[in-house]
Amino acid sequence: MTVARVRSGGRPTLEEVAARAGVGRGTASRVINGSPRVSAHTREAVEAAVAELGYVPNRAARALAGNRTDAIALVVPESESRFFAEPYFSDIVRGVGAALAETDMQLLLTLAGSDRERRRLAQYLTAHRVDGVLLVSVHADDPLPDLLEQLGMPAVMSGRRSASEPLAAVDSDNFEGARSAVDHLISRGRRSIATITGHLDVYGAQRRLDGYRKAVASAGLDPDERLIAPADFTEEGGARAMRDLLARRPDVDAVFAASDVMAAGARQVLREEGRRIPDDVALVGFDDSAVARHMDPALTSVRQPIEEMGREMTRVLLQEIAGEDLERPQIVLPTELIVRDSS
Amino acid sequence: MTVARVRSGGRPTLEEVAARAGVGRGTASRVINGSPRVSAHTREAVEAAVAELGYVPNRAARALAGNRTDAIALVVPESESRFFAEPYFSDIVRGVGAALAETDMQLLLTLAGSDRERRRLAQYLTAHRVDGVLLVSVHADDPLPDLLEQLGMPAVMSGRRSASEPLAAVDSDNFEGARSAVDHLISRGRRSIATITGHLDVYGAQRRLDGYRKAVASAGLDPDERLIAPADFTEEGGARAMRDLLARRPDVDAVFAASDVMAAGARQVLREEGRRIPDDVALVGFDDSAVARHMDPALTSVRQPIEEMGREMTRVLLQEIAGEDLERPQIVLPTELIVRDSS
DNA sequence: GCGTAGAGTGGGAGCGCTCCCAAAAGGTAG
DNA sequence: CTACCTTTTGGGAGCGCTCCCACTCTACGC
Repeated sequence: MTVARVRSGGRPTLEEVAARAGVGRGTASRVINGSPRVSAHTREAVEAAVAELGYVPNRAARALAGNRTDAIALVVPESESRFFAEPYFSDIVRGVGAALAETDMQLLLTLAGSDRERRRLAQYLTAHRVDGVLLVSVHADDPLPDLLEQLGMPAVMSGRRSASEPLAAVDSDNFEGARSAVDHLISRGRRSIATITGHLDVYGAQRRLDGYRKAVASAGLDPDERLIAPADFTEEGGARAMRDLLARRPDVDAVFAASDVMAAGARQVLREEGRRIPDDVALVGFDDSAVARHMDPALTSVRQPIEEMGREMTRVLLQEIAGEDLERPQIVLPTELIVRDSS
Repeated sequence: MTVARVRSGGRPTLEEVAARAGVGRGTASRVINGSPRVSAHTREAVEAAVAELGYVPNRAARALAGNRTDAIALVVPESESRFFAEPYFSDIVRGVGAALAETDMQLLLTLAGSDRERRRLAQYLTAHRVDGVLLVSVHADDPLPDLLEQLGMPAVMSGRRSASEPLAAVDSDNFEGARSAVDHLISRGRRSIATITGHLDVYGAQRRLDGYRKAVASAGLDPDERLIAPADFTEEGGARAMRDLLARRPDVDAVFAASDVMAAGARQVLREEGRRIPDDVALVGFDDSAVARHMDPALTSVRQPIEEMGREMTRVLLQEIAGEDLERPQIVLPTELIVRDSS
């Protein structure tokens, strides 16, 4: 892997490569950057010199001269523990990494939780330290998307804040995911199907509720509002919601929770109340996280294609950076229902 | 053409800041970089100009001129799913981010799983694209640590490969963690305590086994080798090991698994065999992951201070970059036993 | 009063690249 | 063979910063 090279001074420069190939600096640069305006003969000579010297372009010099950085930032709201929970973060990163592997773009990780960090972030972007931005888990009142739009900075977000975004967005199909989960419960013969929702100012949570409603309506079931319990994506919230549901509608025979963690909370309450899962009450979650796989009984859950979302976001961002203007694509990726013992 | 540039758009430069403050470029630079050789009066003038113009230094120019990048790389072996599993990855990142928040260092995320990527990585490092490297989850036969040592690149690893490393390393106290877990089982009156180990060519796994042995010996218990079942950190491996244990020593009344995931596999088998947890067999895991919290019964587990490890690694790396030579500190952070229902 | 040591300051000389213009080389038609 | 295009090529001019040398200006000693 490492060629022992006796060089007088540090890393070779473009100038040295050019000299070795017997061409000018400009020509060498053209070859390195794949310009077509170079004769085949010259190209070969330069490529040989590059190989012999083990030349690697200096990023800083390139960035300074070319006014670009060959780097994108992944902005992570560290305050939001939900995002950091398995499997979201690692899967997104994996997808982004996969999409970036083909290019020589660098991935900058930016934790922007506190105000202080958001201020720093704004500076980063303004100072053009990156060519593009990947925004994940954006809050409804997050100013960042608009700021980026204003600055004309290429950016893609995952998880929309509303139906119409100023930025390109990649999301999973929350509506269909929820609907498929409830359809599944219906096909199992359940009739009194409740749902535990997430914060409804999160667009995805709203869409999951919409999907639930749609499935219930399509099946001609009773659309009782008492079967809808709002919660906040936490385990405690899920437990509380489950208690409310049991109090209001003791005949409930199935629950669709908008996250696995809330389902875990619900399961706890159901068990305390002596309801068997799935015999008395069937339970379905959302996310297909480790929690679902290791719950007892194993939890049926809606899987989101997180890694693919990361890949897709990156793909769109790279296109935007390349200047292929695709006026804010809003991409929606399909979910998959993973059926386990709880339903 | 020597006409002073009148820049209407774009970011302000140092030159412009200097002009505005009525000083030379060199002096302005000194203020920006906190040099003490500037009079208070001048400093104030420059700082005012910086504030008025909203000046942010250009990283590329700084890197090019100063021969440093103000960036460190976090090298992640993406192939190893164990690392990507919760909570390791996100917690490390959180810790690193926290330590970096004080500085204006950037964090570069590098997925180096495949050979192709490792080659690229070597180039990155050789081309001095970063000032330092954070290495996590290093394999026993990983060449990277030695390569970095050779190149004289500041680097810190988490999780050692052996007792003596060429690089600074930060690790959790696997030995004491394991010992405390087994001590706990002993204090609960267990006498036939088995262990399910991870791959023993992983240093941490070996240390956990050592801790187990030490605790067993200290308590004067029977050090039966049949109570030691080697596995591989996977759920299936844990299940297989548990089956072996039950076959060899049906009287086993406690199991210390070297990871929560393996404990989950063991739990499955115990349940199948009709052994109650913790009544018949007490179970303890390692990692304190989501799996542990959501297992039924909730799993007693050894918590590693992952986030703190990330913070500590970064702290050490920054010192190394700053040139404070602390000859390869080997830092070991304490673990904590989280007692739950399974023991 | 003259010298001398700092402290404080200005700006030239790059860092290694891309951009772009002008010159050289090669082709073609008349 | 000449005029005129069309590639192909070389290299100057920066990009915005840090480093460092030389210079100015003070304060102090004798």
